[in-house]
Amino acid sequence: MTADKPLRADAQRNRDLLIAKAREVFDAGDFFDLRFDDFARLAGVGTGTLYRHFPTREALAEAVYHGEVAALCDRARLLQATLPAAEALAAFLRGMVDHIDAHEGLARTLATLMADRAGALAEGSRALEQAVTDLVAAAVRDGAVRDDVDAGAVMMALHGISAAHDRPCWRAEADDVITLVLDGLRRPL
Amino acid sequence: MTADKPLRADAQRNRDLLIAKAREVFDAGDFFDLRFDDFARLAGVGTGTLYRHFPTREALAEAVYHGEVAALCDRARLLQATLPAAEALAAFLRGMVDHIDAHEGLARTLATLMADRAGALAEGSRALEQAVTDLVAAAVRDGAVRDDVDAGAVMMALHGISAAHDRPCWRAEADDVITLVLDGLRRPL
DNA sequence: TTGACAAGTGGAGATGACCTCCATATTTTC
DNA sequence: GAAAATATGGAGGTCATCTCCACTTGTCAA
Repeated sequence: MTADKPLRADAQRNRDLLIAKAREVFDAGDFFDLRFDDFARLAGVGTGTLYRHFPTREALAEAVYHGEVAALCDRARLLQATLPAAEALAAFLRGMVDHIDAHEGLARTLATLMADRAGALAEGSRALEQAVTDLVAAAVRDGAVRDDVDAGAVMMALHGISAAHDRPCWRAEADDVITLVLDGLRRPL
Repeated sequence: MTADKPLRADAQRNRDLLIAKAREVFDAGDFFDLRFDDFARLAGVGTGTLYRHFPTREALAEAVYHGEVAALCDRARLLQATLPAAEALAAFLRGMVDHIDAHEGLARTLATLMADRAGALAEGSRALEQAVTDLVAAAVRDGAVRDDVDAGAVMMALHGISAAHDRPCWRAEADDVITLVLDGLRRPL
């Protein structure tokens, strides 16, 4: 699956360039105002090149998403290594909200693009899911968190938070969801 | 906003017909394999008629969603009238999961179609939000639920549940989310 | 270096979905 | 029952998407 044949130097350069430009345009929230062909021109490549690297808008989104996930996973590992399990989990979830808040356009664009191909999202976020699962499992081992609730439920809640980015009081409600989840996790059976 | 001028009899009939057919196709999950023009033919009307009633796929989704919301709100009122507040809230949320589970294709299609125009979703689900807010408020009055968490957070969690309908263990995780929310809502000591 | 082959590029143009438009048909009104 | 108002349907224009291939660029062995 990750058996990517080594790309030729210029191809790799173009690919990176496209992803970088995509992240930029996503974050600005301008992606849907743009013809896909025009995005190619904006990135300085021909349409053929764009389509060879990313056959669809969704494929491009997936690549960007991959980068996001990798960064978040690094953060999860760092927290897990430096804090008690329960605090690490809480810090991670709170930080996730901060992150989404700071990149509203990106979050919104990714959510929109992956809405129909949610399978792709699940695919891309497998690593993130693993990170969350690890954080929860560690907290369970510490006895800080109940063991009868699947970590997948936390993923779902996060999903809801990032998918609902247009609600008027998004930030406050997102924080409340995290509060509910954390308090709900703490409560013994 | 709801100041709809009375539609001519045949127009009303066609409109209802389109919504009914849409619900059917949504639920079967076949909507995205269909050209919008072909959907018109499938429903037995011309493309012009389809476009006059519903200028976009999203507009059609919104109409279907409206019906769903109305049914759910009725259920909320019924529960609220017949059960203690906390139980009504729990029953409503659990029932919501049942409902989504029973209409997977519909939920998925609606979620996809409204992903970009989430504003429209918020618009259409105002009534649903009000119902949830009422249920929560009643439970707060009973002292069964904390008062420092906004009902919007519950909406967000529900949003996550319906948006994540492709997860392998969806049903179990959805139930867990509800558990977390309900337990989280009970006053922390 | 150089030649030769592999790999990648870009953009013109085919394709096909979306939506508009209006001559015709149906309801409603008086 | 005739005129006015309202709604219909589908032919065809428009425009974003994606394919295709003649050409350029990179790689590698000698």
